[in-house]
Amino acid sequence: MSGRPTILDVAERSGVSKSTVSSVIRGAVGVSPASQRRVLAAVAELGYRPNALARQLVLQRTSTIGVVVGDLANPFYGELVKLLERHAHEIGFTTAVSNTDGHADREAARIEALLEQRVAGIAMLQFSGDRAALDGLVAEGIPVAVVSSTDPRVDSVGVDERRGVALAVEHLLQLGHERIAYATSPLVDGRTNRARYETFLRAGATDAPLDEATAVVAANDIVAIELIDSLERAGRRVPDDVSVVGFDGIALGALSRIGLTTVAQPSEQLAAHGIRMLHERIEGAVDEPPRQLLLEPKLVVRTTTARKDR
Amino acid sequence: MSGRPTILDVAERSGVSKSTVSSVIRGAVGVSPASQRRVLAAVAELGYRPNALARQLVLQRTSTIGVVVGDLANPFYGELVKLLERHAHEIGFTTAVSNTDGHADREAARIEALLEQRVAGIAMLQFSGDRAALDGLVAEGIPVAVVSSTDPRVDSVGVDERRGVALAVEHLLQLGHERIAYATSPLVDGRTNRARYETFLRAGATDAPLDEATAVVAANDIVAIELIDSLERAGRRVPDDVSVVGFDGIALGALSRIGLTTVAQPSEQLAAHGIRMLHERIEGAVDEPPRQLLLEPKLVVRTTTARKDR
DNA sequence: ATGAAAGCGCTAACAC
DNA sequence: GTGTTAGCGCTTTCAT
Repeated sequence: MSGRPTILDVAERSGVSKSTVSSVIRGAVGVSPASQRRVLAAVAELGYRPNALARQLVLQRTSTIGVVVGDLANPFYGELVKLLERHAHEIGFTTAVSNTDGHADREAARIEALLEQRVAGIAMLQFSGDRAALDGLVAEGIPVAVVSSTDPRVDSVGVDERRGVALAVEHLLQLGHERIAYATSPLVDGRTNRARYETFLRAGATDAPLDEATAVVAANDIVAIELIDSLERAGRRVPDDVSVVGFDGIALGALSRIGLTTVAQPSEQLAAHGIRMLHERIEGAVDEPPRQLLLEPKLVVRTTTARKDR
Repeated sequence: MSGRPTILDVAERSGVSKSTVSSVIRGAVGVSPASQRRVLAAVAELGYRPNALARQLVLQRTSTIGVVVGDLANPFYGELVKLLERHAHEIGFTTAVSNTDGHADREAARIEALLEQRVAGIAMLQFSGDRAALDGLVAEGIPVAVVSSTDPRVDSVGVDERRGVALAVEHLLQLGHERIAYATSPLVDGRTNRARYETFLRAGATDAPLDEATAVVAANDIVAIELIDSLERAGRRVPDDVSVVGFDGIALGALSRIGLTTVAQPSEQLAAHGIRMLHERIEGAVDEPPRQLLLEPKLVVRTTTARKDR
């Protein structure tokens, strides 16, 4: 026995066959207490650790979930991934994380790698510009769950975008703002962006160029915070000269120095439902068409928004 | 052929043996252009995708790197993990991320799971209180690299803690501060914390209780930012009444509203060296005792520190 | 209750 | 240059 001990080493050591060892390790029934004891002893003595690779190869299914995220450095996604990992671990799954930086080619490469690893399913948090990648996954029947965004082709759990943007616009309208701008960045998921922008227009906002606006709705908190920074560096005060509302609800936004008014997403629930849905698909427990879960966003009013010309 | 096509299906389809197929897929030399062409055609037609599980089982080594992090929601680590994933992907490795929230039991459970998956190596970014886990890994000969911290038992790349803290304390001393406090949180790696605190004392700081201090050195930027927040909510102004310096250099600290004076770590280099060292161990390219790489931290002076009693 | 044997998809000698 | 074969470590019938 060179290298790590295998199930065969345990079998020899305990004087039973490897199938018996396999049974006790898997906790199968129908093993005499005597062999059970001896096997367990041998496992401990040898420091045996089951080889998940071999197990998954014969079982034809792995216990790893792929997580595809656009920008892990954005604390909203950092936290979301952290929560996803926690929930995945709870049901016995390992998490393979891929960061795409919003590039379609990287996204494709990462997904291909995950597929070669035969991940049991994939949680997509942000997409690159084109969503072609999803078609491939759907065509191959890979369980996929979109988390914190939505897509009709697969299970998804997100916040009601329209409701969220409407909340932001209404808030601004009530404060007397008329010229409102929409600010985004390349790192924001394409579809999410489009949905938010459309609703932005429908909600009654009169789309204004950034330099003429008295208020702006940002695609996410990071964009909002950076916008405030550049606005202020350019001499425009927030919220006195211009109001800003973000989207996501990152923890840092609550700092009194930032005081970001924002539309908050319930990350914990997003993660919990995302993993649950994915798990159900993986287990084949549900056979329905794609399920869309829309959670309620919440407007958190702080100090980056104020009445116009106060 | 039910389910995904295997190397055998490709072999049949192209009229060669599976070893030939294996050769062209691995890009081995000594395959006639003719078979090469036919195999490639079959691969495309069948939509064949190599099974990494099978490959890794026979090769006795995987191409996945485990990343153990304390708090992925902390943007410093979010970014670091993102960079590690990028570098790992560049050398053909997949990344399995585990978040421990600083709990020793979770850390142990995550590491155990990674080991069952037979990860090729592990990058540890933060430790729980006890560092017992590392001993196990070292004993088993698992390649490990500690990133953004240090540990004499394994390869590690971090910033010179003493130098960093000294930089912070000197800065404060020069500004006329005498009563300086050290602030930390449970999420900060134990050893890191200890090292920083010791140096803090040696650097000439007269350790003062938080409510008597005119300046404070925080264990990391998040602690610093939250501290500033609670200080200001309690009516103490920063930097007028109390100066604060952080550690890490997260992007958000540069916002003019925060303007955090901090000791910055070079994340990109940390990630690059971390993966490189780990890779070298995995490949068995280096057989030396643990290597300790100490990078230079950089004091970034912004607006949370000021002369005492100005 | 337990063991023997086949095989998951692949690589790597080793023959031809 | 190409095919045959023997495993990698495990699960799972199927006998006994």
